[in-house]
Amino acid sequence: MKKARVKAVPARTRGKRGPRPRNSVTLKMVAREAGVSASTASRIINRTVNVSEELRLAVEAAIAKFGFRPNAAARGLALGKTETIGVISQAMASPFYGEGLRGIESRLLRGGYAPLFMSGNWQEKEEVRCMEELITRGVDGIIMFTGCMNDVALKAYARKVPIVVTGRTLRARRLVSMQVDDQYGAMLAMRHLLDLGHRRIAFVTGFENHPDANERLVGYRNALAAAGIPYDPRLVVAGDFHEEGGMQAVYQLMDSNIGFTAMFCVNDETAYGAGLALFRKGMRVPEDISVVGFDDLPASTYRVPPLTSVRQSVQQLGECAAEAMLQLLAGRRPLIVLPPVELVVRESTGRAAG
Amino acid sequence: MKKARVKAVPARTRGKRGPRPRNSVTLKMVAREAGVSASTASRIINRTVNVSEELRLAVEAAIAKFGFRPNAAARGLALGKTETIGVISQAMASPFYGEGLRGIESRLLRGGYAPLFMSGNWQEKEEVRCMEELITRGVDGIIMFTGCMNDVALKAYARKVPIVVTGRTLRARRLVSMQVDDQYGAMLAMRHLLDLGHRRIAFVTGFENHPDANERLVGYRNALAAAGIPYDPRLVVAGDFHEEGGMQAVYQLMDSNIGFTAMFCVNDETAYGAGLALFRKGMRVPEDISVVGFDDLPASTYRVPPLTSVRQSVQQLGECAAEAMLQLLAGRRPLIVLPPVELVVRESTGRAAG
DNA sequence: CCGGCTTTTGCAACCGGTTTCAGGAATGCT
DNA sequence: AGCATTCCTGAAACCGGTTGCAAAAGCCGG
Repeated sequence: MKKARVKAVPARTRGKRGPRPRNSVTLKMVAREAGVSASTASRIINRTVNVSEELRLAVEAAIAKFGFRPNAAARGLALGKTETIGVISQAMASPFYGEGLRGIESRLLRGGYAPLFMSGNWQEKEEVRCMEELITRGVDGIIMFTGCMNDVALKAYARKVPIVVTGRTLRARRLVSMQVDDQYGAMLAMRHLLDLGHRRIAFVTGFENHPDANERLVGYRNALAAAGIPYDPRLVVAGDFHEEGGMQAVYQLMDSNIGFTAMFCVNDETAYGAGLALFRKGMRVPEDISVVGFDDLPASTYRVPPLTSVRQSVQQLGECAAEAMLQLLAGRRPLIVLPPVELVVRESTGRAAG
Repeated sequence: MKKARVKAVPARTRGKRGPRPRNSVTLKMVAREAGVSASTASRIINRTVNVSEELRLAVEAAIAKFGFRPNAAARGLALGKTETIGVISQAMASPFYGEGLRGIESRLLRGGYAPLFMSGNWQEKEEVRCMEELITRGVDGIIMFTGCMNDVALKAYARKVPIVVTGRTLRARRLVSMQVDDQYGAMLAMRHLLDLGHRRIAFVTGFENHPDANERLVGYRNALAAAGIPYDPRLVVAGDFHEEGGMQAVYQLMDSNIGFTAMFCVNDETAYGAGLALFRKGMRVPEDISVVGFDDLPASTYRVPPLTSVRQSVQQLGECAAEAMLQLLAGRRPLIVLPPVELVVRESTGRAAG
């Protein structure tokens, strides 16, 4: 019969495999060296069942001799998982994300997983591209370290792959969200300024409708209300979460001649820009104007003057996200407590002038 | 015969596959939907041979209908490559590396590859771990964005996988190295300070024996020599490439009462620290002391005052490294020209005081 | 010394693609 | 029309692991 013939003379058993420069050591080679079958070798490596001591030693010796490392692609294919977690953040280069990524990496590695980072650059379309790419690559889960993709789309993806997302609150199966307490942080900052006697406090916000910015704005307003100070919308100006936005905000505030003695910035980078603009305008920090940031980036310690800021350890946030992902993958419902936000008082704030 | 029986009733054709929640669309499903064989579908997807228009359309329709995306692990296994480049850097969180990683990512993605980042944290042992991990994962190449692993070990790895390394000069097969012109950059910085009339210029270096630091020191000495100023070793103090080192260096310089009117720092982060320490000591920048950095990190534009620095676009360096890797993989001997270093004069430098 | 029970081990199927090989259809040439 | 080419397509081998099943081996009491 046809089949029999084919079986008898396998078509390509001896044929050279064209453009495939395989140079690596395979499990079969190890097994042959140790005088066992590939299955046994595999079982020894993964400790799936008991194997006689004798064979175990033989296989281990062979592994050491060849420096064998199992091929991840083959393993992934057979197991249906890759021990890899996709991480989507917005911008690698930013100190904020860098910190978080570092936290994610360290926790993930300890858990035996490797992170695969991709940047969305604040564009929903790019985030979708990243998602697709990561899913294609068969990652076991995806951590979205804040993103602008809408909730519905994100939930849809959660049906294909476990997801941990920071910076928003959202409930779904196989999806964990975690958000720092922005309102409370903003209130801490404001209370500090109010305690120092400031009454005219500006707030430099971020992009329109960015959830973090909005939450912090709510905290700002609540703090004012609690102190019995009326809310003046002219003191709230838009920024872009970066230095440039902070600078423009200061220029705008000064040009419109609205008096203020302190500024609360939506994040540290904005505060850096504000600091420079104030310097250009000849204002001293904190003698003339006090400045408070949010995030407490490592660089803030070394600003001139060192910046007072609301600390949310971004690195810890990253670690928590990774931890949540590990628990999710282990089939547990993650129970994560975020590190509390706290105010770090440095030298950019002082008593209100006059 | 035994074999015949097994063939007739395949052992596990109907058995459920235990812990394998496969949910993805496979090539076979697409092929069946389109009424062709898997081989044909594969050929259409990869454009490996001509296929009749009719079938092509049918397959494309099926792909669209199911939202099929080929499984990367299977592809990697069959092809012997993963379209993934491992990237080893030292610290994700650092602004310097963040910039470079961003450059690498953007170039790699345009070339159809994805980066797999891992951090070595300045420890040779960790770098080795990263290397092994990346090789296990079957990356097609590795970019080492500066590292402390010794040349010999690196060359050895180059025999297993193509490597691009920055921050050192090294020749080997399947290995490309690229290094910015540190000496020249340092000379630019020094010439600027000398032109402003400075004669007592301190140099804050990095870790002992770090090649970048040494090269920049050479530039420093050459510039002094060219200006006919004797080299005073007391003006050279060690740092750590970070803010803390810059601060300590200033304290050390001031405490030892060596007069100086300008400082050249081995990198921007060091300069930031120096700036803060000078501020604490009541010295004004640039009125009392001029400060120059190296790298021109984005944050330097927004320091108070904005920092004069030697620009080496780290992002472009990253892009170049990625470009070199792509060429290496394409089988070409990469010919890469690094962007030139240049001095960016801002407000941290001024004429030498009295 | 033998049957029943518990390991230990190997065979071969399988993961989801790619690619070789060969068969069949279509086309070219004499 | 007849035979050699060329083109298109599908069957099956293969990449390098994991694993269900069953045969083989080891252990036991009777």
